[in-house]
Amino acid sequence: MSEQTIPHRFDPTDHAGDLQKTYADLADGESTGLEVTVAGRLMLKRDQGRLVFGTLQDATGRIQLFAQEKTTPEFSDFSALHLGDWVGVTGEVIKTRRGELSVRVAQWVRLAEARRSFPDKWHGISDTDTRYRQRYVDLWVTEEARQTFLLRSKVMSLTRRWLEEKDFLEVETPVFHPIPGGALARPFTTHHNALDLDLYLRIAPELYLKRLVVGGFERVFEIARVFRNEGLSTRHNPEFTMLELYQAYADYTDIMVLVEELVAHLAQEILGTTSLTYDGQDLDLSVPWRRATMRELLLEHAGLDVDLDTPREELVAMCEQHEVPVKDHYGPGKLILELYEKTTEPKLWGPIFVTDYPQEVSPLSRDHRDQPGWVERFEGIVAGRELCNAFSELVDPEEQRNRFSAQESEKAAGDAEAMVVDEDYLRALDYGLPPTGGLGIGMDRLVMLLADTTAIRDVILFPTLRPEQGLAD
RNA sequence: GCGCCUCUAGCUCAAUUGGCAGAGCAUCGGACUCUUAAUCCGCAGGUUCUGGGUUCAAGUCCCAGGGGGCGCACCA
Repeated sequence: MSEQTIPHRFDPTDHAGDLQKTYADLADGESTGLEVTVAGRLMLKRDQGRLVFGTLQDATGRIQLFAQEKTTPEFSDFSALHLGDWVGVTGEVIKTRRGELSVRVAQWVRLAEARRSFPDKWHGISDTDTRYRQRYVDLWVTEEARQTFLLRSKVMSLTRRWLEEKDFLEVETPVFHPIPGGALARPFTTHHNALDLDLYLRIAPELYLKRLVVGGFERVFEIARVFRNEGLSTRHNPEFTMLELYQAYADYTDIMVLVEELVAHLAQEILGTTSLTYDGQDLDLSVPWRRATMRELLLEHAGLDVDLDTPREELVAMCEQHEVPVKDHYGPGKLILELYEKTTEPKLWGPIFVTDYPQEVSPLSRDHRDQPGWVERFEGIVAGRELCNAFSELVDPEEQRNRFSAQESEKAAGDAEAMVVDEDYLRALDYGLPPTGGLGIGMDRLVMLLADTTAIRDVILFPTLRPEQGLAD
């Protein structure tokens, strides 16, 4: 084809999806008399000699291009376009005799050349590696991928709006942390040259957000990219997105209501219902969700009647019976949590709030108001997956210091994920944190739930992969 | 990190027991004025992931390495 200059800008007047909606009822063979300009990628081409049909796809959908030799300038160049080329087209909106809404090409310009040939126009890409590495191609040829990411965008947008309507303030806190905190996880490390300072990528924004409540922002939230130096799986990516929010004067029961209402709202807005299926199983998200304590569920699903004063030998025996590995420094709380995770959690489908965790395994949660040794904490299990973690926040600086100290002991005992003392956070608590409810939701998993996909990589545009070998040559 | 599976043309896939590496789409050349994955004719396209080994002969069998997937473990 002849040399064509690619313009520096272009002005489409319409999108394919809108035109399809507007002219759905146009009769076969009719013309609208309306001239439009559309732009997008040429996905299909049907060359008839003196007549060429193309299928143009833009951000909203597809529309046919109808080019005739006698009315389309540089017709032979048009018919020589490659699949995958970007074009801008001006012409009248018509419906062909065979009933396909089309733009009759009166002017056109190539907006980009596809120098690499597009994947098979029927089969697309089936190799997941290629789909994740070359998402820019995947989004064109895999409609479900497109839909999933549009859904993700809606989830984020609706969540923001919903929280803002409830007077939550969106904030941004540091990604670089001098002390990793707010969760039990192994951090990534990095280094700032000018300060000659080792820094950690955040594993959670929690401690900074609670500082803001101390600072008087009564309701704050952050949609935070967090980083954990752990394994990859269908449910784990080293960087993922967590919604954390803190609400002054609230406790964990308020947060349960907030979670179930938010998730039900998102399902209703996006899917039009709170009754959905996930991975082939029914899931009813309508409120209220069941609440049950960890102890109740251990009894219900595993027949284990345990408490913090159960003799250690008995707890250890139960662990051995259920093939739970036991370490010497595990206290009763840790043993009970391990038993729960091994025997009970896998049986939960939900939605359900599992409430009241052992204090021993919850260094940032407030003591239960009438269950000594337990804390006011819950996890939401939805579709068999842990969706969120929340608690009445620990507000007492003395008690918080004790919890940090216990974590230091864990660290000394070899737990790489244990927390370290954050003196500035303790100083903030010294200034007074009011009663506060806090929440963390894994947004990637929430999107997976609503998109009915079982792989986290299907909801992350560019998931973490090994760098490709031999690409630069 | 461990176990199982997988890797063939740009894409989707074949190749019998170990016996000449093939097709469709895309690309390239040609025909065609209402197609819908258009159709038809023709050309070209390969380090069968890499490196070893067994064999007269390896895409196929064996060993090592690499990429990917799934499961386990850690975790959200």
